[in-house]
Amino acid sequence: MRTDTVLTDAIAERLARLGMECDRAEIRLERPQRLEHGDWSTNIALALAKRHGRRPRDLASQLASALEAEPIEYVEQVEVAGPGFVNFRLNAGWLHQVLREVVAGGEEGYAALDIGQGERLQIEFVSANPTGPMHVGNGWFGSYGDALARVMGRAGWKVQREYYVNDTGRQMRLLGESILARRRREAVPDEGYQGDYVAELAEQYDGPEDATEAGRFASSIILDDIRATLERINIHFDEWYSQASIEESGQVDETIELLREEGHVFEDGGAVWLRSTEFGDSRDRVLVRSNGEPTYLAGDLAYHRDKFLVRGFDRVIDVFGADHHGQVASLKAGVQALGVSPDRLEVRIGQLVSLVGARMSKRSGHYVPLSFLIDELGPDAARLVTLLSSIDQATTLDLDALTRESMENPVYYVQYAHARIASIGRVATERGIERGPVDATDLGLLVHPRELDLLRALVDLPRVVREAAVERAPFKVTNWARALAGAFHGFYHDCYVMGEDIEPPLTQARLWLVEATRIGLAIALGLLGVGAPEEM
RNA sequence: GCCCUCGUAGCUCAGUGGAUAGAGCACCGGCCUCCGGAGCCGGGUGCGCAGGUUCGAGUCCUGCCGGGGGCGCCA
Repeated sequence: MRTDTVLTDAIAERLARLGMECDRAEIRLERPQRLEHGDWSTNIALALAKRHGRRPRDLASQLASALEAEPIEYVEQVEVAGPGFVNFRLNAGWLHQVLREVVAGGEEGYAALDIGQGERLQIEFVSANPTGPMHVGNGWFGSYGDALARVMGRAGWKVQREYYVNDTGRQMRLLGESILARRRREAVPDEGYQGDYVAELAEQYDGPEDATEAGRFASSIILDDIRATLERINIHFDEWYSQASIEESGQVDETIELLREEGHVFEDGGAVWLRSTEFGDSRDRVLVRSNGEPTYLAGDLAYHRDKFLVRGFDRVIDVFGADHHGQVASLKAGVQALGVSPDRLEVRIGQLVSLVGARMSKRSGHYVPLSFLIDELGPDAARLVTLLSSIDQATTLDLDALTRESMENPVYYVQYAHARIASIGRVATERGIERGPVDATDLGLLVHPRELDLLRALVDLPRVVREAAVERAPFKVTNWARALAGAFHGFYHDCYVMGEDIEPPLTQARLWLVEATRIGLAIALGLLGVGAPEEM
């Protein structure tokens, strides 16, 4: 049984015996930031003090004595600290047990959770219009969405990655017109696309003087480029879902009809409106313009109806940039009007990324292409730039600093730890040292502070995966990986695995510690979608 | 004007009501006879401002100041 579960049981039992029964969920066990606060800590005495009209420290002392009265597995000392925390100090045995768990679980099984319970989850991200190459911002949300998909998958969701291809409507026509204008050696239309790639596409296009035709031609080439660029940073979509296919299949009309039947639609000024205010939107929205053309929202609702009611996803996460947050309320309202519970649709709004000296607008022609960033930093570092921080916070990328410091990117620090481990394996092979079975290994020899630090880091991975999944925050995995790598580098420096003064049994124990670390690093790097190299 | 979001160290960011607010970068010192120095060890007067809630606030509430975004029969 997990140590924190054992402790929670013990706390609940002692509290009940002291006449202060409480919900097990109220008992929160944490790993304190500071080692001097013990290996595990609970604030339950602080939480219960008021309810029972007691002073927190008194209650904590009473609980601590009750806990110390009978031995608990691995617990060496229980103490009251600060305003009323109860801290547990454990012997190294629990950490050795953790090492066995890591090794037993392996790359596949350790920190693989089932909190998603097999729920079918679709994550839609990037979905940039195929009207120009990927820019840094697309890569930003792409890395986030892909890492989130990996994390959710490990936490027990059945995940599908989707890219919504906006291959119809006004943008397509504008792209086509821009191509045609360039071919005629004329200026592109006011709101058209200016980049050099438009000229290149115009060179290649030898079809008829038809904007839709030219737009379709261009977008399919652009889409190939988008796909190739994303694959460079290890992003692969399961589905590229075409907006045109939704329109052509008649689903937009069907969706509007459905809404009409449910009485959520009215007509005004020749247009068809969705009564979205009834579902919390700040105003009603047009579905069909007075000229008979459906709006983007109508298509988007048909698309989401397809996700939930046709394809049957239990949950959908849309990753949008902050510049699209204005459409969230009407989308959620519409989905609700279609009879889908709104909490099944989750929209993650990522704050925009700004680059020092360059604004990233696709039409300006001054955006920074994602492929440029990948060329400069390499795929792993380019990908990890995103995964260093929450997307809830607007970030500024200093492109000069990034390229100047690319070797300082934390990804190398983590990968270097992995490469060092591989190197230990190579040296062991050269020296004819084999790792015996873990059950025949005396893990009790692992007592050096560096060794215990490493194990303490490994304990946290299941919790980190859970938090990263629940909070939709894959960057937490990055932070953990850095911490684990840090602990490993310290261990590597102070604790030789093989050497003249290292007794064979200690070598064995350390080889297993190294293997457990390798597993942890491989899991984390896999979740982040960056490589776990054997050499660098 | 209204709505959303964010202000934490020189810079980029962690910190989802708890203990002495932490990392990386940059800067200044140390450390290679042995598994890879892309490493290790040491060096810190910082939560935008003002109220409030709470035993306890960087975290929750209100107002103000500042940055970003959104408010179309555009997508």
